[in-house]
Amino acid sequence: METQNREIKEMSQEQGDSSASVNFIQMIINQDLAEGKNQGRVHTRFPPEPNGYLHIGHAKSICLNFGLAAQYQGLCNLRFDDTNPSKEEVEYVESIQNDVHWLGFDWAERLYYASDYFERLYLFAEQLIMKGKAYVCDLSAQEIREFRGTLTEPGQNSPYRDRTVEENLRLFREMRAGAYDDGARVLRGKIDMASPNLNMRDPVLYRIQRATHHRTGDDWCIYPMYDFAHPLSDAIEGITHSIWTLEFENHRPLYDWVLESCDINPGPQQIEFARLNLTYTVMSKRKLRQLVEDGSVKGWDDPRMPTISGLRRRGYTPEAIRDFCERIGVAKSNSTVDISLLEHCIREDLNQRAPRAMCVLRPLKVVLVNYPEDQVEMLPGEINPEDPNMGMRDLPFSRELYIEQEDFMENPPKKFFRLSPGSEVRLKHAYIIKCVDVIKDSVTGEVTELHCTYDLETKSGMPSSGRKVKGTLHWVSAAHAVPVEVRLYENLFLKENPDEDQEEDFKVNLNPNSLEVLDKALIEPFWGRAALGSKFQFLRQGYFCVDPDSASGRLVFNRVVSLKDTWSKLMKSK
RNA sequence: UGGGGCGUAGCCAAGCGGUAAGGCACUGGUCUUUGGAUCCAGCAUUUCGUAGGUUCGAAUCCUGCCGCCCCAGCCA
Repeated sequence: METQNREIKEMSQEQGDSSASVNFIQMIINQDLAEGKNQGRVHTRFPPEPNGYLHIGHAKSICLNFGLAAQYQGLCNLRFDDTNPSKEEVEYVESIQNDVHWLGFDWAERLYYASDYFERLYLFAEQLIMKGKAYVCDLSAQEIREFRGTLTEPGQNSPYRDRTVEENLRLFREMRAGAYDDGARVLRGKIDMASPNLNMRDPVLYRIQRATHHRTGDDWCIYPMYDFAHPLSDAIEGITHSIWTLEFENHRPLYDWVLESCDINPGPQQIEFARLNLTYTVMSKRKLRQLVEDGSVKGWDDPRMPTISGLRRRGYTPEAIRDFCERIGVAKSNSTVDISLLEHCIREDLNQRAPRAMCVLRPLKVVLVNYPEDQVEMLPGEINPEDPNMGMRDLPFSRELYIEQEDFMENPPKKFFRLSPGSEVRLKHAYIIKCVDVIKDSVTGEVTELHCTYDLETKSGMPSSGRKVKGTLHWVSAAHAVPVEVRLYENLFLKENPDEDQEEDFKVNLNPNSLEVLDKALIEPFWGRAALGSKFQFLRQGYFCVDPDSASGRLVFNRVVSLKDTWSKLMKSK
């Protein structure tokens, strides 16, 4: 037996099985399959409440649920957990579907709503009453809280706990019929007021709430609670593995109680994993909503937001997000993943796929004093060196150019491989130039223009172009470049964990420089009409994406992420 | 002071009684007309929260202790 195991291990190692490490949920499923549970089926679901926009934490759950289904040739449903009409809106159900699709997952025809089950759920509740497992309670919310006891003291039974089945049934039907005011009565499970698990102290199953539901309108004035609706919705859909986040672990006994009490056996199995946290951002819907509502960001899809729509607008790709979700793993320990892993994933993806462009963010004029006045050369440059199939584009080159302000220093420190008086650099895809004169504003002393000479012999691609210089700069031709707006983003928060100090308002840690707008940037003309959403690598700078705001005519670019930059790191460490 | 979870490098995370995978980050070096990418190397020298115990052998089993997270909504 042991030898066999070892052989299996060695075999999978020899095959270089990259998915060799199996997470604890896959372990459970493997075991279930081995035992023949669920007739070998794997059926999961992603069950958001439509009360906000999805964020990267939801992406983890989506990838997990849809991913497991795919891996085991099973199914995954999309189900809206819409049991609280006062918080839910169609706007959200639409954005959620859009985001899940965009991430690359498909629920086919299995789009469900808990509200579709309201009638069946109601019937289950009546059954519970008839079995003496549920009762109508007239205690106020306040009283229920008081009767519940505390973490260390048991609760007390409600005085309404022993109503007869007949009375309970009558009352519950009257609740449904609208005979009582909101909050006047609730239906409760009759479990155990002394349970150490507070969720088991006669939990509320139904409440009266007169609110127009986004799907059922005013058909109902009683709504099931999550703890009642969720296990039954799972059961109705034939879910085998109901995967939730850790904070629902304490609800599992109740989940199982509901199923058992409704004679559903075997029922779905609830499994809990740790939700995702990311450094330098917040993930709770409440806090994200606050940022939107008080104008700290421009909307749910602000490129600084960790929402799916924000990441999409920023320029993240579904591939990168899926890759990220795979790399972070699935476990039960609360963890905070370093944002640099997410950044790594998008760099890796875009490096392979994004066309290269030269774009000068903060222009500094360069005049090539020995270049003919009216001459324009078209110089070829590869669109993506990682993928020769993407071909070439032409770059106009002329006497007057712009380079990046920070690529010139009058008194450079050691190891500054860029332009300075008397030094030489190569202009990418073009010539080696040498700085011969520095023109300054007579009043401010600010450098306004550089005079350089170019070396005709060093034209890119020519046999004599082999001369080496330390630095290579990006540039644009003054007469040909297209003005664009560039938006640079940094982390939304200055602190790694903005939630850390519960006492202080998390917003004191907002990064005042999370957005910087550059309105004088110039891009090479070849990309001057780039399409909305298209992504580029701006040479030596980072990856950029065309923002929807470009619709007005002028191109607006979002910086997705900068390139790794050992130079600035070196400078900072000094 | 009740109950439920979790503790493996700076951050994730494998490991399931046979002698610490992998990724990110970081550090060197190679290469380079992107200070990018690539490639190579280094990165827990009895160490897995901690103290004991069982065992020929423990991150893995047992016991105590410590730390962190969740639960007292008619939210999900």
